[in-house]
Amino acid sequence: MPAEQRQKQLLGVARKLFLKKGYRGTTVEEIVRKAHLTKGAFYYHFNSKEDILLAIFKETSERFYRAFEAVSKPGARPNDFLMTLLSIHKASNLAESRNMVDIWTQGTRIPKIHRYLEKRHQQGIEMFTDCLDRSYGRTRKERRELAIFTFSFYEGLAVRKARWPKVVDIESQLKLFSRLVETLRQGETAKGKSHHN
Amino acid sequence: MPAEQRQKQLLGVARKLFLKKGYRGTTVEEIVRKAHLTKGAFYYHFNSKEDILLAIFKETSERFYRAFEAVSKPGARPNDFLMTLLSIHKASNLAESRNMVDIWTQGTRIPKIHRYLEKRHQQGIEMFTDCLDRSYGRTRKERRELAIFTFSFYEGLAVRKARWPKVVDIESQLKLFSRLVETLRQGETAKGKSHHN
DNA sequence: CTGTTAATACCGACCGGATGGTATGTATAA
DNA sequence: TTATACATACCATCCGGTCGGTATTAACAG
Repeated sequence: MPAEQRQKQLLGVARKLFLKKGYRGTTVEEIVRKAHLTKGAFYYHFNSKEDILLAIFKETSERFYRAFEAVSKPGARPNDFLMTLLSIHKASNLAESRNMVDIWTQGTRIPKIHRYLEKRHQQGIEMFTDCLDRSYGRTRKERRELAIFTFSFYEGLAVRKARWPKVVDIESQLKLFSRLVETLRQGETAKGKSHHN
Repeated sequence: MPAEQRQKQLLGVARKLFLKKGYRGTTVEEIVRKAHLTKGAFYYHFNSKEDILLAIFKETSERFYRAFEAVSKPGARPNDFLMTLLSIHKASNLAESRNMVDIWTQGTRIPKIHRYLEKRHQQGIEMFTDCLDRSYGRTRKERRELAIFTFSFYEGLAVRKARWPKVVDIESQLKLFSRLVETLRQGETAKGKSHHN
């Protein structure tokens, strides 16, 4: 009944429906029906359908960002970031959703949301780059390239897993990624073996 | 005026519009307007809007598949496949389109299209795996994992490039990918240096 | 304690524009 | 005359958003 609580409830319901049926595939009518309310209530709490989408994006994006901050300690490894991305991905119920990408696309079509996400994305990359252990690349440019590589791979893995769940095995892919990336390390051959685990 | 020609024309127009504005963002009315026709004509040549989407998918998918066949020679390298994927991607005008993923998602929602694409996707992976040079992995399982890795990275790269064009530099990412993957090769250290370029 | 006012939270009928699809008619060519 | 390749008008439905109204509660005045 209090506004804040209702908004959270509606956010939760909308989020579930969007993930299940996509943004356009979900009607405002459905959202309020599932929340045992009516459209009047919805438009009392939100200005538009896009508005609630933005709210959902901010929520999720913030979750990613905070988790990212937690891993961002000096000497971090690409694998740490990738695993963080994947764990948040899973915890946010994005994992089972084939519509995740659809919602993302819808989001980036809306200027306000697009700007917000771009900013967050940039911050993520820079944070990643700055914390990455020096042994993964001599120059900052090299390490930044590796950051983007990791992000790209995460995204591709997520998209592919959502689309063909049976084909992709996340665990194996993670191992392969780790194995490949670890070969980048220089001057760590001596102490390297005792370095991970 | 002849049916076959008209269908190709409509396919071309629809394809452009879908890439520009997304599937749902494009109306049948727009398609026929741009082709200087009317809806009557459209529904004479196609059964539905989904029908023309399926046709477009088959067209594109076939292009990918044939290009893949061309690269699939024994001893192939992951980089060859990745470059092929990216070149077709570009040649099919997917590169500039932020809606590519949207269309894909829309496509996989339609059972008929989903089945078709899944089959093609599987074939691609198996073909890739079978041709991959033995030095990239001892067991077939290992090489298959690498194939999926390559596919995933391609997809992630494409998605990311479409979304944040300024951030992602395809060339650098390709180089990094190549460098990483080449470290997998075993027993090629002696003659390895003269092997690529 | 009572009456008035006002803000909050919500209902439900309705609007209006968009849009996929259809039905009917028609010009042209074989 | 018959099939092809369209045009035109129209339908049915969906859906985001609006708007007038209302129940509830709280604050405050008399």
